[in-house]
Amino acid sequence: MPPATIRSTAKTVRLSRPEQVAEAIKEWVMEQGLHSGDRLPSEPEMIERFGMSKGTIREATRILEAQGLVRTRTGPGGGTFVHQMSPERARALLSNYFYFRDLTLKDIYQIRMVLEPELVASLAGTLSEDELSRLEAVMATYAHPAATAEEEREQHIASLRFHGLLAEMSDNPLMGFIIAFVTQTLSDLTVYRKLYDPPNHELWARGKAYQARLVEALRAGDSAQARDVMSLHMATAQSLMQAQEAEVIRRFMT
Amino acid sequence: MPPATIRSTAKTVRLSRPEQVAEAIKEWVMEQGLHSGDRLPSEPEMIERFGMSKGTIREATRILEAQGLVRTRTGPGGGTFVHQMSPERARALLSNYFYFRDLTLKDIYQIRMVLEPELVASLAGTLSEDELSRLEAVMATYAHPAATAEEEREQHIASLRFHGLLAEMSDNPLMGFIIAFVTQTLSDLTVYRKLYDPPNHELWARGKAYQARLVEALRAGDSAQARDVMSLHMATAQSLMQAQEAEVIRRFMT
DNA sequence: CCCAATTTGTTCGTATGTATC
DNA sequence: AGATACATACGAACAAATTGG
Repeated sequence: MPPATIRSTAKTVRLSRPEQVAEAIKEWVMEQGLHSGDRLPSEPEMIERFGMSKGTIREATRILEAQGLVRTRTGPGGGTFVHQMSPERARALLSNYFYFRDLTLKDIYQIRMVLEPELVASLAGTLSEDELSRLEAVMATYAHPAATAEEEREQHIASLRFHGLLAEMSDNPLMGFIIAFVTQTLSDLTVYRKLYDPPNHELWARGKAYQARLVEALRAGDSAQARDVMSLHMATAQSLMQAQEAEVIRRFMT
Repeated sequence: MPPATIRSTAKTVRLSRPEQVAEAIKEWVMEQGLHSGDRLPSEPEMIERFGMSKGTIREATRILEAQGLVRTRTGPGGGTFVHQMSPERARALLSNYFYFRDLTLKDIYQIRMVLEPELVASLAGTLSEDELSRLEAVMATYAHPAATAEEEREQHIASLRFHGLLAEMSDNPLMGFIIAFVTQTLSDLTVYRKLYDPPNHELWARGKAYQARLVEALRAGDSAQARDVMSLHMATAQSLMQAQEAEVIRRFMT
């Protein structure tokens, strides 16, 4: 029997047996058109079907589980089940990719600058009063200036949470995911590089004002206004964040 | 010993032991600041360090491998190594997320419409003659109208490959990844739904013309022109693709 | 070309944990 | 509470791949 291979972009890669089995199971699931919650064959059945040992089957299951495709439960009625990946898990898997590629504020804001105005333009007039008040509830958490550095950090994260919330409200799953991911990445970067540290009163005040005007435009269903306000919000946030970054670097150097 | 838990957004999740071990290894790698290519402890060392059986350690390794974080090699000098995930792998992992969330042409083009013009605007004047001719080489593969449905499909994919190539040339890794992913998703969708089937001469002719003008603008370093051409390209592509979609649905219904 | 050393890869038997009825 | 059905975990042995002599 020739070694199983898969044609990738350039060279042939030899797959280990658990990987082969995981691939085979994945294809089988797609062929069967199984949906989230559907049960896969039990371990003994898999062992028989693939002619592999328990250990190998288990490793294959771990692979699928790590990719967020299945979940396992013990006990009677338990087994391995097709699973719909959560957005959180998808974001976590993708951040692994960017772990070694260090993103800059410029990279992040180049995306935000064009995507977020588009998002709110399509959101205007479609949000329920409940959704709008959830946005306002987040804004309320940074209604007053922070007293401590700790609080400063929390407010910074909360103001990004505002954008993550907007992203979740999109009826475009692609748009929603991308913006939520970018927002989270920015949040992680801010915390990691302590970009909240020299408290930036201007960033706080202007951001708050823009967000208030934005919610107003969303409630009024004024799409053009929402887009414009978000554009201004992003532009000022970018320049203030980059100034902040320069300040942190300056303080680090001296 | 209490079961190990992790606080997530809502409820506590019980982690299996291999998952715990995988998490522990991941954290250890980050703490040590290991880079791509660095070697992790061998299986026997892991067994001792975590006090777990070989099978459990191996399952943990499979989890990290499935997430694209490590690779393993057999033989002397072999072992488990920190690995920098390839863009292809990252895209594959992310497509799993969108497998159950069916994206529409509208969703995809809403993103392309704003991101791709921004991409080419920042690319104008930065590309080498070599890169420009690689773009032209792709364009050459669909210089003549397709004769068969097979060829039609190949040309459709190649014209999306043109955009994937542009994405790879971005010096913004986030922008590059997102556009490459969206492009590939559109390519998969086109093939899966056979959107190339009733040959669309207008889509082919106009797309080709726009791409030629685009390369010209990129070579001239005319950023504004590149942005405008891409905007027009995206707008016409969207409307023609959606007409195509309607046609395919119509033919399917009758 | 083969052989030996090293390291991961695979198997099988057994025992344990866990959830359902 | 006890039986059942399922995944989970362990340990020892063996197999395969890779490197260097």
